Amino acid sequence: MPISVRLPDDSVRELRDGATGADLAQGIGPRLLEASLAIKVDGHLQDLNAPLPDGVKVALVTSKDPNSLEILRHSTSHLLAQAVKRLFPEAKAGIGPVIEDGFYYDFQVEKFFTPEDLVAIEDEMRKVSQEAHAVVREDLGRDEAIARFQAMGEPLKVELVSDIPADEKISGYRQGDFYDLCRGPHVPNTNKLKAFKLLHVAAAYWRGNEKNAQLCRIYGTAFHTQKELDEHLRRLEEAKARDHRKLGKELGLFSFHPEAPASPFFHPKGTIIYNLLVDFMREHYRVEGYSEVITPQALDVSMWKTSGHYDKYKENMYFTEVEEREYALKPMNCPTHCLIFGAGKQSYRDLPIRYADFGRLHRYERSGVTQGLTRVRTFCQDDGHIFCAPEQMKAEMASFFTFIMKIYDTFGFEEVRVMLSTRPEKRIGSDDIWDLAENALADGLREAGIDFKESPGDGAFYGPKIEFQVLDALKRPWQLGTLQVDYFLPERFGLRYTRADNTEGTPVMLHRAILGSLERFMGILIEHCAGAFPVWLAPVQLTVLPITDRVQAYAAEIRDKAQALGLRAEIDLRNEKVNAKIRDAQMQKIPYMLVVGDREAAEGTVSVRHRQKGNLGGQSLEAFFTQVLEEVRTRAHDHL
RNA sequence: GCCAACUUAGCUCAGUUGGUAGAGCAGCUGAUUCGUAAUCAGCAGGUCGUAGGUUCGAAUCCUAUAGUUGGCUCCA
Repeated sequence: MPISVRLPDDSVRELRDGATGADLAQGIGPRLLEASLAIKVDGHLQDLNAPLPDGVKVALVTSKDPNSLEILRHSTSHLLAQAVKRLFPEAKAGIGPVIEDGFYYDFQVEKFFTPEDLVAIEDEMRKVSQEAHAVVREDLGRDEAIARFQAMGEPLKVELVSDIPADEKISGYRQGDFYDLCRGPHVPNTNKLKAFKLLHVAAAYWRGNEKNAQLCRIYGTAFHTQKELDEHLRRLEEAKARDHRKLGKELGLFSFHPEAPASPFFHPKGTIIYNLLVDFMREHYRVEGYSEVITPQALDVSMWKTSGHYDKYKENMYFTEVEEREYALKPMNCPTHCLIFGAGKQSYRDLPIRYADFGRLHRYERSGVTQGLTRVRTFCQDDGHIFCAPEQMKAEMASFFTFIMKIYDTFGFEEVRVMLSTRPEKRIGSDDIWDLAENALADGLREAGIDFKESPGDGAFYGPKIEFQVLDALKRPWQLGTLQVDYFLPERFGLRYTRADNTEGTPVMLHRAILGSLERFMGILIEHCAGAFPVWLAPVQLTVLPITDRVQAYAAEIRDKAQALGLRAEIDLRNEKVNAKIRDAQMQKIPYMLVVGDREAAEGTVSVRHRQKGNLGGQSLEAFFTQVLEEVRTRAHDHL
């Protein structure tokens, strides 16, 4: 009995019974067969060599299909495992999934792989690829699979298979001397795998559990063509060049010292940016109806017991003792804001009350988790807490959404992803209140027409949270802002307000931040703009470059005028050629360089050079200043 | 916290099997006065992360410790 399948163009093809995707591709043309990696059957990916059922819709998957890269990478991870088993037969294979931008494979080994091992493994992978092994699916019963992996000396695989219900079929793949547990699908032959690279080794806990043994993980990536691979490696280099730790040092923004691990020291230039960010937020707070407050750094532990931090957050806090009283440095501002709210009698007429706080926070982070400015032990949030009546919550959420988007837009973060993180295991309060809080956030998002994904179990101990992620110039996601609903803290601190009918109510507390932490935000911003800050944030906005000593006085006059206008201006009086001065200014990413020589001095003009646009030619001082001041006023950002 | 790697001049990095440190840039001094990404010359600069140990002798080998990096686990 022949079978028939329907192609994407709705044409129908007759095939012999038992025909595979490969047969189909061959029938259409040998070039298509060559280009095909898998096949979609009624929308589901399948191996090219699997028999096709009758009457299905099929689509051959070539490198043009977005799913094909995943298949390619998955197959490459098997190729990696095969090569490792050849060179290191004693290595026990763990798992080898596809991840964003590549894949990894975990191995249990006596001695961790070295970079030299990686080179050898990669060479072996190339060999296996050239040997052109067919990749063949071999399904087994569960017990059969356990027996096989036991015989192969793969205890980790045995463990994985043992967790699968006894009656389930186990799918696996064979390529030459290598067999692996896998759902598939895979490319039909190892010779399809040509453009790959192993990137680095790292440790990873078996099954992601800290209590388990650590395996040696090899990270790699693969692409359809060498050209795409090279392009990807180039992007990695580009990301490295933008690393905020590197740029922070080169641009003189901040430094780190062993005296205070994971705690940034902001130098004058970094402090300028830091303060400008705070000013920027303050300016919006005035419009949005926030009142700034200042609260203490060290507070009695009794307060942290009331707030629940002592129970649920203790391992992240710093403690100190004075006069036999125990204090903790604040890891968050919220309890202090509750104390301020509770200090007076509040009426419904006063609500919502919005407190903003740029207080310094300290959180003890385990030594291995800190990273540059993005994960530090002391930082400052653009923190705010809104106390409102339950019926005001929706409106507060809606106006916060507009607020946050406006801020992100200023920095050129055009794409924003939103996550809803729900109740974690470690939490305070009853489940019905959590239901209430989670629903409030989800409804708020839906009403605002904001798409979001759920992230179960990732909420704060006192409430669920909405997290706002932005994509930077290299399309990397970063978490910045947050909005959290909290019914518990107001309750625990006994906060009340008087309603219009003279009864008492408990306010709802919204925790919110937009930049997240100033430290992390600065780190992300540095990487986003590659250190070339928008003019309003640039620590030095312009530098005057006199060509000869004869025009030093004129150059100084320009610098003084710029400073009088409130611009951050410098002058380069070094005995250097103008080329050298330009080079240094470029490396410092100073937005504007004003080259002045005898000609400019005579005409009373400046020759303007922009760090990205290059030489803009002569301009009158007035025209130049007007334009730069406008750029600063509007907080313009470069479209990169 | 765990695993691995790294730590040499202000910065970026050399330093071969252990034989008492080297370059470029930056800095200082001098010469040069120059039109859009590095002018030339000279000088100065380091108890090789820290503390122990092995050795006739340690930047190099061993141990401990601190910090950083890549991951894991956690997280703004």
